[in-house]
Amino acid sequence: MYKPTSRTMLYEEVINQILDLIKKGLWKPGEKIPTEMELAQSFEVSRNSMREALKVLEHLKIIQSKAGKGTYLLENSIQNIQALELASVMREANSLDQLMDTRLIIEPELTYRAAAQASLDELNNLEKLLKDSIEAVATNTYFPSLGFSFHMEIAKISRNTLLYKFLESITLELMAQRKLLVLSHLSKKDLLKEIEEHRFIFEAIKQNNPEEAKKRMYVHIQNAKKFLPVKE
Amino acid sequence: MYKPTSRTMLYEEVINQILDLIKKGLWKPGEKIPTEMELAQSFEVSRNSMREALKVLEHLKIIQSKAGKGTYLLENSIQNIQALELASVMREANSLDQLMDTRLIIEPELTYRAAAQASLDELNNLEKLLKDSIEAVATNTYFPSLGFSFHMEIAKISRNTLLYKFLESITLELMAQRKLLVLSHLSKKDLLKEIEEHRFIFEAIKQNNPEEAKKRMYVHIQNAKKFLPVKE
DNA sequence: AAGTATTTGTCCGTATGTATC
DNA sequence: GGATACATACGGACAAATACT
Repeated sequence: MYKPTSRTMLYEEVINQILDLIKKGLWKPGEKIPTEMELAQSFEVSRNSMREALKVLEHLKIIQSKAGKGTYLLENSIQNIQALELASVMREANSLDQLMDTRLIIEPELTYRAAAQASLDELNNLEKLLKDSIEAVATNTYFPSLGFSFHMEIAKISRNTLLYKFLESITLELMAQRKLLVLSHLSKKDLLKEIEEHRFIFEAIKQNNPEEAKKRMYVHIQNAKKFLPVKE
Repeated sequence: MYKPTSRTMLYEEVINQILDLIKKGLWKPGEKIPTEMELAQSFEVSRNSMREALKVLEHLKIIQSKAGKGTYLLENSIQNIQALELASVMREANSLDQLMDTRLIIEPELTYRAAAQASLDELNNLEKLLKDSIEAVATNTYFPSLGFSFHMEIAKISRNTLLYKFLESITLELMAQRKLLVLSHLSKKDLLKEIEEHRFIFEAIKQNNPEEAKKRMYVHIQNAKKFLPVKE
């Protein structure tokens, strides 16, 4: 027999109940909600515990408290609850499969846009990253984040900050999971092949050829998938 | 002269400082951090304010407190900080332009996958949504979220939960902004045209034609962009 | 204009439960 | 079991900001 990890703490309970109230529409955006004392009484907790819950919701931009006035639901509380749930999905250990499939959908398109609009400065940055990678492999100081930074630089050039941030989250998650993977000890030969593919993509971007750049990125990510553990 | 919007509250200050400590690597994942009392003293705040900050970080899955033991940084605190920043980017009023461009990148691919793997049940659900829309237009009870639900249903069929949630966030943001837009008072003729495009997409999915379904979704979103206010 | 009530911000003290040795 | 360290939770108090009269 084992304990259920410990009973949920009071403030977490309160948070969930309040989120439910908002999602069910009983409390509406912009409205004033009861005072700390009233809430504490109806939830049957102390004012301190109530405040812990309220401060969490305030930090999440769902409510806002003002001294002397009271506490109000923010106008976009619903969207912020949604953003919260997105972060939570992002947190839940995603399957490698789904993470890579998502990259396969996003990155080729970002590469297309990058190739269409890269400035000279941006091209130089990309090229420098390439050179750094080659040098790092030669001196055995290569580490995975170097490869990722090439991908992120392309995403940056695409100038879609939303997808940039989204891809950044995916990348970090992959790097965290990568520790356990074959990927971490690729042979020098495999690394060079990967970098060669990077150069191939870079060339298409440099030549202002979006269609070709997009295709090459697609193939590149497909190839990377081969190094992942097989599904059973 | 004006007030600086009100001085930042203590617990927010503390949160930011702690996040910095983690990002700078002074506190490492898995490590134990000082006790509430010690922290309160070094940040020069009361234990209550300290707890408010800690509870926020705990809810964000960055730290975890255990009675009798102490407070620890979670192993994946870094990724969770990242997920947090994603939520924050999502929250910041995104330009319509970027939101729609992101849909243009994601949705055609999701539609491709939906067409490739939709079950009979899933097809029936989609068809029902279509019929509901047509009826709603006929009886003048159509509202924008009906149109969005068709798109979300397709995303669901794609079975990429990560992109599904991401798209859901985008959709909510768009609906929030839509209130101010021309879109809200489309003519009946325009609405019927939109629904006709939905049917067109649906047919391709039903016929198991991923390439065609993808193309039609792309065109559909492109058309929707025409109703947006022009950039200056 | 002044004073009072309301509400959040902040702090303190204390009792209880839980884990460690 | 007993002692210690720590988080959990409660209640009381006063300050600061705002609203009301």
